[in-house]
Amino acid sequence: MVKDTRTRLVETAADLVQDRGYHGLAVAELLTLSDAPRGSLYFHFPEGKDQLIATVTREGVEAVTDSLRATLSAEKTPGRAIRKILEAAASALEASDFRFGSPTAPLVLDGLQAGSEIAALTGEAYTGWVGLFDTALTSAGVPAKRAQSLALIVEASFEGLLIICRAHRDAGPMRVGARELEGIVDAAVAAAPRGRRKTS
Amino acid sequence: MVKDTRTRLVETAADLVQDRGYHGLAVAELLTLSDAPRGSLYFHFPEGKDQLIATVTREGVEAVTDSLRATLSAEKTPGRAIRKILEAAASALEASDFRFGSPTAPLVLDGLQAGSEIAALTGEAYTGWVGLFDTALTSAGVPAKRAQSLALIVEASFEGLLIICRAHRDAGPMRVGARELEGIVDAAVAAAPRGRRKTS
DNA sequence: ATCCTGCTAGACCGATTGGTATATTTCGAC
DNA sequence: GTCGAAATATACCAATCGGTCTAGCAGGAT
Repeated sequence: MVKDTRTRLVETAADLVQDRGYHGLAVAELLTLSDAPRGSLYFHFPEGKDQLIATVTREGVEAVTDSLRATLSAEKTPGRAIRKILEAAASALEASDFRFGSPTAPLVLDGLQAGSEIAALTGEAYTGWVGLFDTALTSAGVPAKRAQSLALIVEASFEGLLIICRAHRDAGPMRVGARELEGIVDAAVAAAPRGRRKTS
Repeated sequence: MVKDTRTRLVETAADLVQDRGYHGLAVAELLTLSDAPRGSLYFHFPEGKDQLIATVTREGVEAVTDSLRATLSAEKTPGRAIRKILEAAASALEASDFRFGSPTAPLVLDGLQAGSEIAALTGEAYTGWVGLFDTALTSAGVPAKRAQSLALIVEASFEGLLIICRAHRDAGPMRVGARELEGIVDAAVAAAPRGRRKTS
């Protein structure tokens, strides 16, 4: 059972973007890796590379969002959820020979035109992800202002740890960071005024 | 007074790498922006683009290291130093129209060959930077293990915040993160066993 | 003056870039 | 079976990629 051409294009493009970013994705190589003819790319994505990458980014961001949301609501405390999320990322890094990474970060660092669709998508992605952590922290009783800035640090650390682990080809830092963030978040929750915790 | 060609090449290349990474730096554009003839590039950097970028990265990493070290030793507490560092980055982001960034992160996310010189440089850079924060925290009395993981989170947050701010074209998150990290670090220092603080 | 060295200048190269054009195949509706 | 749309397959394109090559300039040493 072979997936259809469009799907193959999107999935290979997602891998390539994570690994190399916008400028590093060569259309010819994409076609080879996804075993798709040139004609099919421009049939499914008439506007070419940019449209393909925008689609890939949209889907990638959504997948991350779903995954974060699932783990945040499945775990008892935000600290534990965050640790689980980072530990899962550590495993994904190892399983992918350190090609796994954020769907957005490589694009942000590729100097795309500020107004472009892809650039807009990356901005929205971070707003959404920080928002998820924020909500989880607030629900656990952390005061609004602290929840906001702590959520930002969690997301930023996650993104930064992905880079550091890639640079070292070692998922160790991600696991260390997972524990540290869990501790920080647990402390913030513990310091929260009693009786303010909302049920999820 | 015009700087010499080699200097112009390195400085323009540094800007371009920060903004667009390895694949996004086009030699022809670099030559135009630095107003240098093609021959000069290959005279000063016989191995071409890779050698140029390796040089640029080495110098960029060193500059960051010096800057971090200076601020860490100039400020009274590590928390305050970290806040200052991030606030300076926030200003740099705004002053550069959000082209300012890490000299290494774009390269890590450009899928370079694992054994290449450039890849090695990025790994060493993170080891060095995390080490600086680690030393500062340890000197302030934070126990070794905690100092290590906290230093890692500080560096990762910094790198992540640079990305988030670029994505939003807004240095706000960097300033918010600066305050949050200061709080986290101050708390860790305050919790340190008394009498263990070393003088810098 | 001449020679050498450090550097500049730019023509030129094959390979690859993203994209277009058109012919052909596939496949469901009827 | 026949028709038409959906999709595939490739040949082709100008532009740009990073890199090579050689000719010449500038300026100090002798």
